[in-house]
Amino acid sequence: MNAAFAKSSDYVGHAVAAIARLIREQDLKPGDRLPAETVLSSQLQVSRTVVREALRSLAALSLLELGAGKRPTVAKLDDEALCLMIDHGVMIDQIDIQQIYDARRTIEVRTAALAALRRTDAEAIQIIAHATAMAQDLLVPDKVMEHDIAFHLAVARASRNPLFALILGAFQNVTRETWPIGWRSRSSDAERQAMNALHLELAEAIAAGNPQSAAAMMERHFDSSLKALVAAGII
Amino acid sequence: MNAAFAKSSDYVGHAVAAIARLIREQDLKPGDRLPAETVLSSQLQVSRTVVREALRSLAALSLLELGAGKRPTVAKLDDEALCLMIDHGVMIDQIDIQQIYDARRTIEVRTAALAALRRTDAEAIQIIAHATAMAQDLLVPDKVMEHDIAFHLAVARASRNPLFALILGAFQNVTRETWPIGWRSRSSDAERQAMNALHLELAEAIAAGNPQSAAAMMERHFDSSLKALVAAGII
DNA sequence: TCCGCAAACCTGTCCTACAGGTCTAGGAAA
DNA sequence: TTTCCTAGACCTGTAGGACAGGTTTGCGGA
Repeated sequence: MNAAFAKSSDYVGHAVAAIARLIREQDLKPGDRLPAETVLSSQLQVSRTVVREALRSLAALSLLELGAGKRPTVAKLDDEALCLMIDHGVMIDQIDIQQIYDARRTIEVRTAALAALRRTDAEAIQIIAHATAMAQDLLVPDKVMEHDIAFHLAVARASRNPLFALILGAFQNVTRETWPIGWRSRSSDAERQAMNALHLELAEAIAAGNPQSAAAMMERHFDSSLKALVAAGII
Repeated sequence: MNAAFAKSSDYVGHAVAAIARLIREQDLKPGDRLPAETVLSSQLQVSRTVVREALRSLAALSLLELGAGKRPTVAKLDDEALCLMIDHGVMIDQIDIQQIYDARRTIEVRTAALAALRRTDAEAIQIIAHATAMAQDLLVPDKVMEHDIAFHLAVARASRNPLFALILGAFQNVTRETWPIGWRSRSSDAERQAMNALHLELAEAIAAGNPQSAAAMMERHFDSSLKALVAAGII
């Protein structure tokens, strides 16, 4: 299927491809169990070692879930694997903070609009709750940060497009590292309260089902964050 | 670092975390070599089996590159791993085509604008070349498709944000499967020529360095594609 | 100083073994 | 008859040894 997994005499690569094909052809869904390692081993005509390494590869991408005593199980995607990838990309200077910021902005303006259109009432309440909590814990940066991150993820989930939630979730680690910089760059309490107020207005636009307003608010949020970072000389 | 890799007595998970930490703490860059498996094995106090499975996990995410006789080397991210993940998400109905379409639209409107601002002359020429080639091979759908995909990826690369190229690249496989549907849904040659004309106009807007126009063109492109698919009853 | 080669090094694969977790068939109890 | 429970079968996680063949390195010669 893919070049990197297809070098001739790359047994593990072939096994990965074969197992991925197996999932596809048998139309397996999350929770469904694959054949045992020894069975795969004899079916694919490779050692159990090779099968195990192939299974690990797929588990790393969270296509599979492995567990002692349990047969390999088809899994749902989650953002952990992607998170590791993004972190690595930043580490090796393949991606910089500004690029992540731009990607977030691009996507989050959309998730805000979609969330306004599609959020359930429960989601609206949750989003407002995070925005409110940010204002309440104004003196405890760690709490503000966690609510901020949770706020944005809640919006992403409310957009009803799991791709957005997946991608934005993958930025979490990076955000956790850069967030305090943004916080410190807002030197006065007034600025910090203004940021929180913006979150709350955004939450209310989403709750009110107003996509234009939600998108505009999200744009303003990113504009002001970016301005704060630039002012602090970070970007 | 991550929950899924931290279950106590999950040796492989610990090894993955330790190796990822190693890369981070030593600030290794693509091409740099890690210690040999046996060295890692004794440093981490686990068997070579465990080390190998950990290395495979990281290689699956393309954080590492493995090769017979070669020590593990730090790698650049590429879209293959992400591609497998997206394909799987579609397979298990976690993601549907429309959601991918919306993600693409959201991101590609941005890449079009950025490409107009940042493209090099060589990139502008290449983008125009793909658009031209689409029109030339109008009777050979496969060729049109490949140029279409290459066109969009070239725009993504010209945006100078590797995240966008990474994400859009991951949609390639899905696009290859759905593209022919869109093609067939444009029943007349006139419609198909109109689509190609739109690509060419977009390419020219990017070459002319006009971001507003490029973004608007990209929006029109997605609107008309979506309309064609809806008309065909696909979405 | 440069080149080439042999030895040292390293990975890919296979095998065996066993501890301990999980599942299931079938018997016991209600 | 149905439900519950358990013993045994099944399965994975980890360890360690072996060897083929690819890669790197440092030595010796030109």
